[in-house]
Amino acid sequence: MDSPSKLVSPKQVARAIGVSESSLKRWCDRGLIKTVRTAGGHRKMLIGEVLTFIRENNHVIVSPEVLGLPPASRLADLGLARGKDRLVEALLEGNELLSRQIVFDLFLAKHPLSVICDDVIAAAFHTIGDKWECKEAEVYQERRACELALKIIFDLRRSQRQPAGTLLALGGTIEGDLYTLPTAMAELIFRDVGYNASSLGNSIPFDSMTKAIGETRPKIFWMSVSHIRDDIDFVTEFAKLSQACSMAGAALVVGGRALNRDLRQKMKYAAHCDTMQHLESFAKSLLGSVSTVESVKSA
Amino acid sequence: MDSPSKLVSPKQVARAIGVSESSLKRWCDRGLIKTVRTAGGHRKMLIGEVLTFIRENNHVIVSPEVLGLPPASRLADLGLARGKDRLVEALLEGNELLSRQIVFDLFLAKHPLSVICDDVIAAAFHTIGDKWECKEAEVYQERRACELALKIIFDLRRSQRQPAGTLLALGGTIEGDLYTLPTAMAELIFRDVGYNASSLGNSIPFDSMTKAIGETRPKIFWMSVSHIRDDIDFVTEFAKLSQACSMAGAALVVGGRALNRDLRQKMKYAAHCDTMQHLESFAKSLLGSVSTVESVKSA
DNA sequence: GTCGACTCGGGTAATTCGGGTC
DNA sequence: AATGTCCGAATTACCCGAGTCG
Repeated sequence: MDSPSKLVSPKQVARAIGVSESSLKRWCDRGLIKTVRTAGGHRKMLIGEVLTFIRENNHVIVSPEVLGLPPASRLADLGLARGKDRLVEALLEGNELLSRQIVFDLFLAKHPLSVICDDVIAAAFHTIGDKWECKEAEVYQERRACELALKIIFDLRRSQRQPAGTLLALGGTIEGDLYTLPTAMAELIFRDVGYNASSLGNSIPFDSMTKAIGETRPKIFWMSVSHIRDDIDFVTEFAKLSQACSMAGAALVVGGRALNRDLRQKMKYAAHCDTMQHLESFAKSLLGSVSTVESVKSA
Repeated sequence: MDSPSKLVSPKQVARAIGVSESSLKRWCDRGLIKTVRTAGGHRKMLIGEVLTFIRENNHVIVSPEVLGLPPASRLADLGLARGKDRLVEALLEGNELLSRQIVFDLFLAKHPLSVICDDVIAAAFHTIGDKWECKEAEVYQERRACELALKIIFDLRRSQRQPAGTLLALGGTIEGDLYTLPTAMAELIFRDVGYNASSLGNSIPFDSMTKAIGETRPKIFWMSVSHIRDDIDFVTEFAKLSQACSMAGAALVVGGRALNRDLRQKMKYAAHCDTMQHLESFAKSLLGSVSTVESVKSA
């Protein structure tokens, strides 16, 4: 019923953003929203395309439910800092609907995904972590918050346009590292930039990462490191992975709070990113250089 | 197996491109798709013709795998078994779109979610586990498959109606247990039955579970146990949790492959479920007894 | 021959088209 | 220039009894 690549009709979209049907049809005809036609000439739109349009044109979603989206609060953009505070509260009390609303409101207010990831979601979890240390939050609250955040990130992912490019990005966390959010966010960011990104998930042994790189030949391989079992093992294993990446022509990008300066000095990689905004910049820069190569090729 | 001269039915094609069956029949009758007729007058189309039509009309293939299915997936269990095999293949190669569509197709074919969870998703992971033991599958393939499955389960969850009831169900896995799928599926099943279920996620310490039960007062608490660090500790901690549940009036339901007979004899709980179908039955039975109470109240 | 699932054909209600006008 | 409203014609979705398929 609600399959991810669902097609929506002009009426649905018009109702969702509160404009007349004919305006929407005109926008379609002007190419502002990518549309497909049925054999009988009826317009159909992909949800991801519609959301991109809505965001780019500062529209407000009045009736999100017709698009299968969470109900928006329809309030003005509260700002990132305030959004983060409200998100902390919503996550701690396990309020899924509210959490999703907060994030989606910011998303529709044209804040870049990378900024939302850094300044809202990641920031919220820093605060939750602090509260946990001060015994103001329970473990189950933090874990439940992770579950909720993951669901929201996947929802954001759903509302992106389908990756058309053939540029593959792959990544995950090493064995023993169970932090799901960073790699889920990384996947989101890469997709936003235009990569066909797919996360391998958590706790991938180094040698299996190498196999993955050899078998899928990505342009980028990301690695989120929030926890390291043994520093020495890590460095030697990492060196092998780094080698494999350069052999396969994959750019290796690393991040995560476990990578301190000492450790980084012993590692060889294409980029180190502290935030999703860094990651986005890096991904874009690489995209630029590749696409120029491509255009030269096709010329 | 996927020869271009294979014949498909109107229903299959309609589903594949996401339009109604009658629209498709009209297009056939207008000559937009070349069709042949059986002796009894039933329309049949060549896959090649269908693909040409789709391309010429800029249609989006919503469910491509339908065109790869045998013309007759008549028997329900045959469909499920075949679905599982196809899902294994799709998951192993990391094909997200195809995996999702296989599951959604079964869902749209009105198979109960519990059956899809047991006989398709869980079964697929058993097969993948076997392949991994035989060195036919890599670790990263298994991990990536988990990521994909989780996304699909969340997608199914999205297409459920919002839980209206106030009946709370809560659950998760114990510390050290990192299997995300069982608890995600449990949440899905409880929601399907009508509970307001929310998963706490993985690796929740026993005492935090107890806190969660005390603070949220669920009617049901589920616990998926796929991995146990220490049997003795587990039994003693579990006893405390069980006590807390009965104090709070929560039904404790357990499951997971780590719970062997010996262990279960030392545990006290409301129900032990091997499958999601068991879980569903249990949830329904409890719902029945509760709802009669509710209806008496409201009367 | 039975049986369940599927399909046919036709009818109806709802939606969408394109265009014209405000 | 852009939007909202109205219109007849065309298209689509949903429904159902009878017939077909395997």
